[in-house]
Amino acid sequence: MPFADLGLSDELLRAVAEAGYSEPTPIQAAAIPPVLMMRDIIGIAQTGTGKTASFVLPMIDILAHGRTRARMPRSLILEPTRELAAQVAENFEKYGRQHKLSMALLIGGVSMGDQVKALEKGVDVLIATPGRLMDLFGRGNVLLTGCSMLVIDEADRMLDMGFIPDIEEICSKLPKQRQTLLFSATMPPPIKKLADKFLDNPKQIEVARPASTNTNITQWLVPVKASAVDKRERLRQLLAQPEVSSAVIFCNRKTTVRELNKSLKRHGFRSGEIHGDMEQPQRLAELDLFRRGEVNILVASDVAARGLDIKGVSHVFNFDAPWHPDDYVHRIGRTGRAGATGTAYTFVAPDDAENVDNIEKLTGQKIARLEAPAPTAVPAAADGEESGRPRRARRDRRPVEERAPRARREERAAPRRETPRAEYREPRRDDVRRDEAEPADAGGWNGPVPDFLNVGIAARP
DNA sequence: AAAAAAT
Repeated sequence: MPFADLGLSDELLRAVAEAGYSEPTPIQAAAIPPVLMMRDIIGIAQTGTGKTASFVLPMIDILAHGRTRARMPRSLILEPTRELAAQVAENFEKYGRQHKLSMALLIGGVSMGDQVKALEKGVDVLIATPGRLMDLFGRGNVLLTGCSMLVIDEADRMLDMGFIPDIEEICSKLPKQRQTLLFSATMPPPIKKLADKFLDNPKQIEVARPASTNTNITQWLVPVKASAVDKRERLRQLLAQPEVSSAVIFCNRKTTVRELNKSLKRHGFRSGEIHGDMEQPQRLAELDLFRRGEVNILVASDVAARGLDIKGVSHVFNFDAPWHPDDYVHRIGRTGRAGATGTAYTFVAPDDAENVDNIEKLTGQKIARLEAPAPTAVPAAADGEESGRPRRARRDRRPVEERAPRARREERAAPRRETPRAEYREPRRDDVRRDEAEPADAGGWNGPVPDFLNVGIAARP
């Protein structure tokens, strides 16, 4: 079905075409017509399915038709994180350019002055995180009585973050006569309850089973020792693969994010970082550097796990296995977006076995293990920690068939250490070499783990 | 256990 059949205005269709899209994604095709008919919607969709456009486009259409004087905001979009809110605002600008609609981005971490000014001038659309919106509301800077359209995006994340009471309070300040759209990747009972309470006869749209992972993402488990030195070494090896054009590396702790980014930079990688302890302008700046390809590696906490849409992320690394299996699905969803292929490596230290079990249970699939590289792939241990330790015999017992990444690593190991920068100098966002980069047995389950996980357990602090 | 979000 082409975009033209969804009932959007000609101006919007032009904007969509200019943005380079010709066919709607499944969620867009399913959601846009009923939204235009003013129905309430529950959208169950993973990120990366084109969800944002599925509400931004019809919202612009509705606002453009029912245009009154923009004294009071007429619609409100709630997002769990500041970056997501900013991203939706960008979408709104991209598609709404011809429509002279005004919007205000109400997020924390930046000065209130500009936001208040925009509100005083009058805007059509509010895009907000709950905290700042409540703050502005409490100060009397924003009136919600004209908001006849509400979008609650990433509802399950809002739940995780404890935003549900805020959402309820905000809902109570909106007019009862309104259209409400709720999007969520999963439907836990509290979200179902929220929907029952605030939505009217919603049409439920589901485009991907919750907790299902994208099939165009090749997933690997990478057994590692618990030591940070070991993990960083292994990470550098994997990053050196030529097909790694752009990568997001997730860590469980903000301190790990900082340390890892420092270490990567020391080793000549072009990396940046993002986590919740950074000042907001810096967070957005780092994200922007990554988007533009000025850095091709972004080390991140879970602030970046959900929803962030960055083109051409070829690889996701879980430097730490995530504690919650849901987060795994979201993290690896930063790659393989919009039909592209991607690769996700998850480091598994001995203590992570249970978390990995939970991930495999949730996704319903076993993830193949990428065995340790051959000794030749690890040129004389420069980092010290490993030197002098005898090579373990298990390395020789590996299956005979070669995996593509390892073969390349062997070829490139020596030059890489001399000129690590050379491989990371140019932004290669648009490289389309991933097809040839697929490991031969990608996706296959390698059989039972040969006790690998129990070898070399480091002492825990 | 961590991270996120208003200051």
